[in-house]
This record gives sequence, structure tokens and C-alpha cells, in this order.
Amino acid sequence: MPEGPGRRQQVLDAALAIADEKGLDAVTMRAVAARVGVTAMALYPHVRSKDDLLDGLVGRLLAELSLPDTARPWPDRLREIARSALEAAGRHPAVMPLVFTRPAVTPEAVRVVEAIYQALLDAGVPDAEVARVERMVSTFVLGYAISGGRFAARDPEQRRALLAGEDLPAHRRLAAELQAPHSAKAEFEAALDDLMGLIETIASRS
Amino acid sequence: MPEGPGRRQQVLDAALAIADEKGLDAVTMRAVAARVGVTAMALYPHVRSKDDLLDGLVGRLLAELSLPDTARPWPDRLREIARSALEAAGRHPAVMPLVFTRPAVTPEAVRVVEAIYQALLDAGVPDAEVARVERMVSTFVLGYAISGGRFAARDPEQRRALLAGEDLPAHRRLAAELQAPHSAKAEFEAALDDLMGLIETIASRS
DNA sequence: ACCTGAACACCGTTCAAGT
DNA sequence: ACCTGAACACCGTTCAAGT
Repeated sequence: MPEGPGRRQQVLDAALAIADEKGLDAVTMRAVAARVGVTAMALYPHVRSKDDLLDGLVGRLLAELSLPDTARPWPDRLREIARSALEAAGRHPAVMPLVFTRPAVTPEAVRVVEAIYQALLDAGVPDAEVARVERMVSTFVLGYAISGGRFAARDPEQRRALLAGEDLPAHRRLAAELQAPHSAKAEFEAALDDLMGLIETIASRS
Repeated sequence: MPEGPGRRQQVLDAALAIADEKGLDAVTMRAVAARVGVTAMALYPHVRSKDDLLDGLVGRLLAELSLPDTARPWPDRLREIARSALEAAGRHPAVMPLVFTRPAVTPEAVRVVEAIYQALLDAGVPDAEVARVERMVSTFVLGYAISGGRFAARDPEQRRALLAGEDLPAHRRLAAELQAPHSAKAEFEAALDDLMGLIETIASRS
């Protein structure tokens, strides 16, 4: 029997596995407990409440992010953090909405913010703007990471039905482009290019 | 007794009011029904399931966005849409996580996307890039709109405890700036300035 | 067509009891 | 200290019954 912090990790691992396999709704105290091999009430010494379990789940996901060596150039580092977040979102899509909802004040979150601060400082962003730009970068990256499902759901039939009787001149003009399939990964990279350009602009303004 | 689509609106209004007052968890079929003055099962003719009710809630919120007159300059229009979204998020913070989770293929969503497409076309964004830039703008604005709580939760005491024993050079260097209070509204406007600059850059690239 | 009331199979959490 | 089993007050949803 493992004890101490190891037991909590075991509980969070079980919760994450269930979220990955069957979605967030399937993450019940009873289901998590069963996966650990114990009754639901046995979780409470390691998790204050279900809310605490979900906070732990967010920490578990953030801990998976790989932070690049600070010796590398700052744009590479920012891109790697962003890609790492996108990949984590791909592995654990059900958990992403929680990342946006729960406060980012855990040690796992601070670790990532620190890496972004360092990259922005190296980029030459003025001290007074680093915090704001970090929030912009995080919002941007998390927004893309969470939005996979939101954009993917547009199937052609549904779309056509929706646009039929309406007066939507811009949609009509862009009809050809909107039908063309787009790669989420390529779009993310393009957005990342734009973001890097924006950071350089901010840095050179000072 | 109202009937037809009017009844569904009544149900969604009740659900929104409960979400605003007591949070999303308080939006139960029974609570919504009680507010309408009816039993829980009486909701099912107007709402396929609780999931359908939540989708309707997102539509209800999107319908609140005020779309500017197309005669105005495109930057004003984009800013107004963004501000309108931020205000709606302020009125209905509990609903925001749903906006990110649920697919954006409803008539209420298309209406907003159409307005953004028009603004981007007027800005001179190439047809082939309009869809991608719209997704960037939406992600950006929704990200800020949803992130109010995420950033606000950092209270000084918690922060200090978190940063105490750790090795966080960038946090230490920025200590003074990080302590200074920042206005979410002002920060949003600054981010909006950056976003407008980015759109101009993309437009002028063609 | 719309609504009710009872019922089913679940939830998170408390509590007394066990080891 | 950790775990169990029963219990409580809830959920969403089905179903037969009413009007």
C-alpha cells in the first residue's frame, strides 16, 4: 500500500484515465475509487472534495507540459511551450475546459508562467508589460488548445442547412474558402507565427 | 399559457437567471422547472435533454451580443463586438465555459461570425485567410472573456506563499510589477490594440 | 399536446462502525 | 490512520396516467 502524496497521485492518475476514456461526466467519485480498487469514501483522506479532485486534475495536466532548456532562443522556447500545451490538450481534451475555469495559482501553473516570463524578458518585452503579455500568450494558446472541438464540429451538411435561408453576404463570398478543409495543426502554427510577430512588435516599441 | 418557441425562451431565460444568481451547478432540471412554475418533466417537450438546455443557454448568451452597423469603420466594429462579448461575459460569467465547450454552429453564433467576416474583409484580409483570422479573433476575445476569474484569483497572500521556497528568477525580477494591481478592462483594451495591429499586418502582407 | 407523480438508477457527502 | 457500508438528500430521465 503506497501512502502520503503517492496515494493522491494514484487517485489523480485514475481520474485522468477515466476522463480520457469516457469524458469528464464519467469522472465520479465512485468510478475513480473503483479504478483505484477502493470505495468512494476512501478517497476523502487524499482529496478534500470532488472540486479538489478536479483542481488536482488540472495540476496533473499542467505537470505534463515539457518546459524547454532556457539556453535556447526565446522564440523556440515559446513555440515549444505552446506546442506542448496543444499536445497535452490532444491527449486530454476532456480536461481542457477545467484549465480555463480553475484559478492558475498552483505550483504546476507557476512553473509554466515562469518559463513564459523568462522567454518574454529575453525577447525584450519591457518589465511593465511582461505580465500582461504572458496573459495574452496563455489565453491565446489555451484558447486554441480548447477550441479543437468547437471548430471541428462544423460538418458540411449542418453548415449548408444553417446558411440556406439566411442573408449572409460574407459567408456567401467566402463559400469556396470555407468549404476547403483546414488543418488545425497548420492553423495553430500560422497563429503562432502571428503571435511571435506581435511580441517582437511590442518589444521593439520600448 | 404561451406556447410554441415562446415557451422554450421562457425556459432558457429561467435557466440563465439561475446560472447568474447561483452558478452553473444550480441549473438543474428541477430548479429551472420550479422557476417556470412547472414540474421537471414538463420541460422535456421544449428541451430535448439537459445538454440541449445548456446548448440553448449558449445561444441565449450569443443572442445578447449587439452587432454594430456595417456602415462604421471596421476597427470600430471589431472593437464593439469584442466589448459586447466582454460585457456579456461580465453579466453571465457562469455560462462562459459552455461557450468554449459547445460547437459554434447555431444561428446565433453564425450571426456573430458573419459580422466578424465582414469586418475582416473590409480590413483587407485576403479571402483565403479570413476564416483562420476569424477563429484567431474569436479565440482571443473568448479567451479574455472567460479568463476573468482565472486571473482575478491571485490574492497577495496565496501568491507569496507559492513563490516563497521556489527558484523563480523571472518572478523575482518582476516582483514590483506583479504586485501592482491591473485593470482587466484596461488590459483588454491594450490586447485589443495589439490585435488590431496584427490584423493590419496580415492585411498589408497580401 | 402538455403536464403530473411515482419510480429508477444514479450522484456527492456524512457518519458510525470496523481494523 | 485508513477503509467500509449504510444512509441522506439530491440528480437526469422514463413511464404510465391524467386533462
